[in-house]
Parts: sequence; structure tokens; C-alpha cells
Amino acid sequence: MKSVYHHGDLKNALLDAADALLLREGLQGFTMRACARLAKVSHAAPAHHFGDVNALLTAVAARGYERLVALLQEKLKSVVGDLHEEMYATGLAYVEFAETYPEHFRIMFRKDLLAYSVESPPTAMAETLIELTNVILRQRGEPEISLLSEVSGKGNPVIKDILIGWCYIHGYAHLRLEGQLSMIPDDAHFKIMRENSDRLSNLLQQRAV
Amino acid sequence: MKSVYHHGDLKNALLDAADALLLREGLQGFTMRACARLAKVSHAAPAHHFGDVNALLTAVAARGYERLVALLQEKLKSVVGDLHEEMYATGLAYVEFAETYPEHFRIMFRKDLLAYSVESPPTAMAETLIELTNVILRQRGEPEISLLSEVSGKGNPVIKDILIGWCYIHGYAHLRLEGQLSMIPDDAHFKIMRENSDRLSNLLQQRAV
DNA sequence: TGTACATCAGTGAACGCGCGTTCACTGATGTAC
DNA sequence: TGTACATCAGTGAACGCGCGTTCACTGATGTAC
Repeated sequence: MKSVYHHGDLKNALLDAADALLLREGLQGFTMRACARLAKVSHAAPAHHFGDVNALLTAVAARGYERLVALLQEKLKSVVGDLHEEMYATGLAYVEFAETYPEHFRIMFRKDLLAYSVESPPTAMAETLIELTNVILRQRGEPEISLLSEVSGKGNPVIKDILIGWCYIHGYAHLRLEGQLSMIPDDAHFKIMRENSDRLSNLLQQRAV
Repeated sequence: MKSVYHHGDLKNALLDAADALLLREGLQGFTMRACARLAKVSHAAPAHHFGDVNALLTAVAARGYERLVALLQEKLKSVVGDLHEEMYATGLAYVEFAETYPEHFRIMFRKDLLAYSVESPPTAMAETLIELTNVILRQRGEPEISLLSEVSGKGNPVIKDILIGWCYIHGYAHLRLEGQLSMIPDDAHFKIMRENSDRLSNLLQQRAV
């Protein structure tokens, strides 16, 4: 495993380097050459694995979605079926992810930067949203869904409920990440999250008209 | 006003050029030299007005906040005092701004990029939030506020209400801008915005416990 | 098991590019008297 | 009103930098026979 000419798993090593670089320097210093340096290969090596910097960034964003979804599912698994707790857990996971991987969070939601082949990361996100949707539907005794698209047309109005939860949580996490909620003292955030999450959960238990 | 050596108002001309450049090329192509080219001055001229590219970008973001707030106030003035309508108008203005100036919207909420002297743009934003807060407070017959900070500590719980509205709207606009809501058909958006805005307004009319 | 050869993965030098920055300059404007 | 001079705003050449990309190469791996 010592000095090898062929790295063995440069692709993953580059992704790890890209993660680290993004955490350390942000998007500004994110270049192919910097990633190569961090992975200790020559600057031309990454081209064998990623066509350009956007392809690398897209792969990094995809791993970001996987992490976010994994974190969500970890926090959800102990409270499954309880809408109030699922909502709160989702908020916590979202905020925690944004705090841990701020630059990943920013990039994941920048469609102009990313070159998804067939929009794969949104799919990862969608699976979690479907889970949450089904929690609501189960509580109401309505049939569950397996695709978000089933729900987005004129069919099922539960999409409106999902948007209330998701948009609130996403907006909260985003505004907090970008310092727009700095007038709120740190110790007040958990209380606010808990309380608003409960109020919204109450709202979502009633079917939209 | 023809061929002048001294431009007269290069500072504003640079800001206009920066706006146009941001709309046309996005942040990627946003450089001092590109702004100078667009303003038809030599590439070293902007240094007399803006120390570096971040200072210019910060000024552009500040103008973005002014535009957002102006749009908000324009849409609010005809529905003043009606919480449901103010909420809906705020959502519309937010979404419209994000659609019209997508790259401005992105930049305005990236604290890592901007070098605010004493956080001036958040102040502009705060004034609108204060207006909205007072609508809620008036409806409840409670005393109005003049600073968001009055409300963020343990004092007034109305901050929680404001966050429900703001985070929802912000999250909605952001997710929509970044293509995360593409499963929703375009013609469904207004209906969803109206309906959710009404549901949240109903919620906000009740004081948080 | 051995050998020959194709393919793959990484190297390192070279290139052209646009960037920010510096610098001596020049032309216009404002001010003092 | 005129003149002299300081200050200000913009010019254009030059610089060093790191970037992406290309290219001939080299060493390792996999495969056919």
C-alpha cells in the first residue's frame, strides 16, 4: 500500500479531498488542482475520473444529499409514526447538517453550479419527503404514496402540507446558516424550533381544504 | 456628455454594470475587469471606487435588498392591515424577486461572500420584518415594536410567529428558485401559495403559547 | 506458469488565459488668490 | 476674471499568479494464448 504508482481508489480519494477542501476553503478555493494537491496526486490526474470541476462538484453535492438523508433517517427512526416528533427531528437534522457542512449545503441548492445527469440528488431528497408525506397520510387514514409526482398535480392536496413543513424547515436552516437570524440568542433556537414545529404539526394534521 | 475623460458617475455606472453582469453571466463571470469592460472604462478604474471585488459585490447585494424591500412595500401598500393579504403579498414579492434577480437573491444570502461594514442590508430586511410583525401585533391588540431585537430575547414571543411566516416564504422562494419544486406544475403554484399563506395566517392570528 | 501486449492510471513539462495589482502617466476639475 | 497649482479620476502597459488543458511519457495491471 506504500508508494504506488496507481492509486487504487483515486476517485473516492478525490471526493474526500473535495469534501475537506470545501469545508476548509469554501467554494472559492475549489479547483481541480487544489483537490489533486490534497489527494497527493499530480494536477492532471483527476481528469481521468472527473471531466471538469463541475462534475466533481456535482458528485460532492450528491454525497452531501446522501449525508443529509442519512442524518434525517437516523434521527427519524426512533420517532417513526409520530408527526410532531418527525417534524422536529427533521428540523434538527436539517439545521445540524447545514451547520456541519455549510458549503455543501450552499452548493447542494445551487442548480446553476451542478450538472446532474438525470437529477439524482433531488431523488434522494424526494425519498425522505415521501416518507414524511406518508406519515401525514397515515395519520389521516389516507392511502400512502410512493412518488412525489403522484401528489403534485391536481390529485392529492397533501403536497401543500409537505411544503409547509419543508419550506419552513429549509428556510429556517438557510436563514440561520447565513446569519440572518443572528438577533435570536443561541439558547432560544431549540425552544423556537420545538414550538414552531409543534404548531405546524398541529396544522398539518388537518387536511387542507 | 460625450467623450469624457472623467466619467462623472462611474460608481453608479459600475453598480449598474455589475447588476447586468450578474444577471447575464452569474457569479462565475463576475470580476472587476468584466465590470469595467461593461462600464466601458479601463480595468484599473474601478479600484478608485471599490477596493476589491467583494466590496463591489457587497454594494450590489445591498442594492438587491433595497429592491426586494421596495417590491415588498409596493405590494404591501394596497393591503395594509390585513394579515392574510400581507402574508400573501410578501410571498408573491419574495418569489417574484428571486425569479427576476436569481443571482442577486443567491448572493444576498451568502454571508461568506459579503463584507458588510456594519451589516446594513440585513437592516433593510429587518425593517420589512418589523412591519409584518406589527401587523400581527396590531391584530392582537398588543403594543407594536420598532426593533427586531426587542422581540428576539425572552421578551415577546411574536418572533416565533414572524419566523413561521418568513422561513416558510424564504424556503419556498429558495427551493423554487433552485428547481427543487419542479414536480409541481407551474399553474399550481399560485393556488398553493394562496392556500398555504391563508393557513399560516390563521395560525399566526393565535398567539403562541 | 510464462510471455507478449493492450489498456489503464498517473506524471510532469508546457501552453495560453484572464485575473488582480502596481505604476507612471495624463487629462479634468476644484480652489486659492 | 484670470492664473497657478493641488487633487482627483481614468489610462494603458507590465507583472506575477494559478488556473484548465494538452501532450508525450511511464509504470502498473489485466488478459490472451
